[in-house]
Amino acid sequence: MSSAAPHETLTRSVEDYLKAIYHLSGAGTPAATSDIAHLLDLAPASVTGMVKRLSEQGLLEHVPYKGVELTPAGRRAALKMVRRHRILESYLVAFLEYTWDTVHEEAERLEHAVSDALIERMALALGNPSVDPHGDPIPAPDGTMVELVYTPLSEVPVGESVELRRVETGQADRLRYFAEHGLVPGAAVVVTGRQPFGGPVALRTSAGEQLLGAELAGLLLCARGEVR
Amino acid sequence: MSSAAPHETLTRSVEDYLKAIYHLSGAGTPAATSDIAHLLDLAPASVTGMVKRLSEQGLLEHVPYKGVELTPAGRRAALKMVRRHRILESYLVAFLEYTWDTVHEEAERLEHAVSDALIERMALALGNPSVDPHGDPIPAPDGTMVELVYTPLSEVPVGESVELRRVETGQADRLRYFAEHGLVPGAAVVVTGRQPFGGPVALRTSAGEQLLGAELAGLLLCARGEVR
DNA sequence: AATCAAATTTAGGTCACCCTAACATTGGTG
DNA sequence: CACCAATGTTAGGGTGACCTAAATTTGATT
Repeated sequence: MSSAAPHETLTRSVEDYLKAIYHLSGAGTPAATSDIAHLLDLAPASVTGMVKRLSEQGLLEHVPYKGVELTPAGRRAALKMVRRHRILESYLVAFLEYTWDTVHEEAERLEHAVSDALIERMALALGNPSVDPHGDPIPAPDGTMVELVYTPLSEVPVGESVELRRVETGQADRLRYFAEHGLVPGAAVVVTGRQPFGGPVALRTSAGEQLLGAELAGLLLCARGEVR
Repeated sequence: MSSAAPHETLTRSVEDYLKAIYHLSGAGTPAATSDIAHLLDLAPASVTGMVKRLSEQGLLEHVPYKGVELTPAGRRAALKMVRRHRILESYLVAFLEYTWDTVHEEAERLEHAVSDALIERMALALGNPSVDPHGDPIPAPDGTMVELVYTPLSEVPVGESVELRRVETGQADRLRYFAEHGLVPGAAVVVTGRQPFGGPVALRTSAGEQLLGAELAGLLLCARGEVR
């Protein structure tokens, strides 16, 4: 048999765990108990317990003391939540006056309550977008997702022109700062200088010249080469 | 002191109980345990337990073996849920291709997840409507609600012209039937005949002539006199 | 006025999910 | 290579919300 029972509806908590593990475990790197606990604001012991139950349900693979990874079933469920979240964010920004720094919280709650049908109607109203307002890719209904490889602005060579494609943070204060300085997906950016050893990056956008700390620059993912 | 702690967030269950009790207890008539249980699809014993806790919290007034009524705090919370539900239904119908027979379920889940801010944005996008697609009045953000008194179509005298204002059922099959026969809020209806002893009502709308059983006719609330 | 069925409440149990405190494992360091 | 801090797990509780089964109360009816 393939895995657990096919269509038990998942609880809110389980959905959150799966999403967290999805975000924390990249390619072969399992998610750590403490990282999951930190992300979900829970005690590590609680995570261990839940992880055990979800392993038994076939949603994830747990090697004690090593970490957790999603099974195919778990990944499918997680991607569904990611799709919901990103469609919701897109919809709220496009139609209900949300800004990209305020939308996360609302989507975080709604993603557990919406039906598949509603998500698809929102997606349709948006023209089936492939990325959300932060530039994060939106999984298709079937769970496939095209994730392009971008270069952090902190690593773009001086003198190069790039297009900002994705902003990799959920922190509202940073997002607000970026938006105020014209650093949103689609923006054209020229790197005009950089200080060594993790120093600031100097850049020019249509909004003018500015300096950006290395940490922030690392959050801005850019398309190089011929802007396709 | 007035009542319980001011702003403990209510759980989904509690919100459902308050809404149920709101709908079941009209003017001085308390809601019965078994009716609440039936509406929420729970065992009566479970209702007794929850009702006890909510009484202690000051959200409702419970006279054992007699029934339950909302306190002002409870009514405020219930009306907030009613507003959410009806704004959501209105929004989904207006902007996301829902029909009035399919929208209830979706709103039922979303009403627990949306923020006040989102509801107000939806209300704004709708032009702050005072009734939902079924003609049910929408409470204002401050909890006030104007409930007009209408006449059931089953009691409109033969020969009279009325305007259909409100359809009082949540059952999808009936709603679909009504919609197919042009019986939606705003429709002009002429009562052309009626059989005695709970017999059917004959009526004419822009969609033509039709017969309607007394039960269904009782669900259609109409404005008589000069259509204001 | 005694009885009885329906409605309600109490008693005792389960499940999901969280917690703290105590114990176990792991993988560097001195 | 033995030790230790960090990390993870087990043990034991607690809460919210539900259940079934066994009282209890009510009020309508003989």
